[in-house]
Amino acid sequence: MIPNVWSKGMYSSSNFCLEGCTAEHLSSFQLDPMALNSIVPGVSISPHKSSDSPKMLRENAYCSSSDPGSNLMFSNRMELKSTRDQTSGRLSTRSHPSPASNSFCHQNQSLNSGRQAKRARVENIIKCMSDPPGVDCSDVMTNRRSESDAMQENERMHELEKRKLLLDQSELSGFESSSKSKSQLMADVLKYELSKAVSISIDSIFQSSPLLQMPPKDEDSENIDMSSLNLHKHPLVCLGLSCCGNTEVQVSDVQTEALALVVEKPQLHRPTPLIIPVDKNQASEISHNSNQNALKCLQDGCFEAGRTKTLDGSWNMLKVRSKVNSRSVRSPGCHSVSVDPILLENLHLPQVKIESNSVVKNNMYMLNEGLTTNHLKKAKLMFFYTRYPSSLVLKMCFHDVQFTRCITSQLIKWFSNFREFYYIQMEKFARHALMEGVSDVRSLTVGRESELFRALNMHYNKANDFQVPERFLEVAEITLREFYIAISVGKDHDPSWKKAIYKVICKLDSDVPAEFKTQQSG
DNA sequence: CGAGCTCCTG
DNA sequence: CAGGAGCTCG
Repeated sequence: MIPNVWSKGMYSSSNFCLEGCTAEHLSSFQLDPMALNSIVPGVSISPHKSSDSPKMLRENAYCSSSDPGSNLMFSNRMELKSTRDQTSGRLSTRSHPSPASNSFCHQNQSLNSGRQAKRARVENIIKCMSDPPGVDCSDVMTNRRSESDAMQENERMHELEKRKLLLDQSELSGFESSSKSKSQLMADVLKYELSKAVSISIDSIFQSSPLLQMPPKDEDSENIDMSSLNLHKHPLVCLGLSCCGNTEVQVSDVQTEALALVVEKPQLHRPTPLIIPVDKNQASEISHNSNQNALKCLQDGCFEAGRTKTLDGSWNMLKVRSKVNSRSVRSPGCHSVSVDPILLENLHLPQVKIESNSVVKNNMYMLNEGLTTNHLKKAKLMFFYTRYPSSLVLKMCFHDVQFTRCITSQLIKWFSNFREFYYIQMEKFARHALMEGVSDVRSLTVGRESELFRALNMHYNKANDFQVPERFLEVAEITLREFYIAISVGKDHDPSWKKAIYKVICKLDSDVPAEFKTQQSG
């Protein structure tokens, strides 16, 4: 039977080796158990218990040093992912199986050889991080680490920890050591930070990936494609990737994304750094992971055109805002992240707040200058009354906006787009009615339950928090019938056949309610 | 000539 | 939804 690699102890870094494994097992990664305990809160390293159930024993076998190469079974999947990403070019780090690794694998055809190779590769990675540049990392791949080696590595880690403390203290006290020794000290500490970051990032990924926590149902789980886990979408993984300084970290054959992530600009005096992706879409996605309070804050700032406000609507606005501000309204050369500052406050991401602070200020300024998603939402609701608003009406309804030629044309463009969608829907449903064999134009009606109205309402009133005026239904019905008649008599052969319809519809505009003219919409 | 509109495209 | 081309109109 193929081992169940998704069972407990395999999908969490804290489990896959820390739980049920001894410190000796940990040493095979050259990570100091003590250091791990201090790095990963809540993770405890408990000694192997002989009283464990047979099941546990079997699972523990995967991280037992007596079974070389098997204690990082998850790296099997990681390899798949890593190889895949080589073609996509998504990652800066790549898999570079060493010659030593290849020859080793070819010499042994047994199952154990594969496991040993994987174990060796993992060991190699860790060693590459802790050893000085220039050391041939492939050496360790075929040599089983001895007990004394492991102990030496532990001592080395402790020594690095001391150096780090020393560095911290020297910085705090303003002590100026020689640049050479200090840089050497920093280099060592950086490497140490790398090894810490590995455990943190892996742990973070595995803990936050629900898919990974789903127990397998059968042996086929062995063949699960790692790409389906979307690890690259992990909030940590998708952040900026680059190696620290000039220290090129050779990471071979293992899930590399998380590793590369954490080595971005290591900061000696801070916890694991997080650099927010300065991409508007990603920002939105990250915001979506935030807590409800953040959304509540947005909600409170919403334009209240109807009777109610909904969470959904608020969120929608956030997502659209980046687009609204991204074009003509925005100052040239300004690349801001359109994330609500209040939202950022509620994200509890201190580093994120720091990174985007200036950007937020900039964005706030522009929100006051240009059109916001609230304006867009308001414009859409206005469309229920007027399809062809005059400039005067626009100025009255958007009096909180400084009207420039650019703003005016953007508002006009919005309504032009609204009309476009409106007429496209009308033509579509009119043709559909003809296809269905509708012969009497009077049977064409537009009610609130009709498909046509649902489509329109979804477009202009997505949150469905606005009571669409009855008049709009009437106008929609008239428009539908106009299209139906025109098409049925073959007017649609004329390239400008819609103009006559437009001429009719533009006369059916209503007055925009006073609330639209008095309400602040930004 | 500029404003406003439609149509097409991304 | 925005940009751009092309058109109409005052």
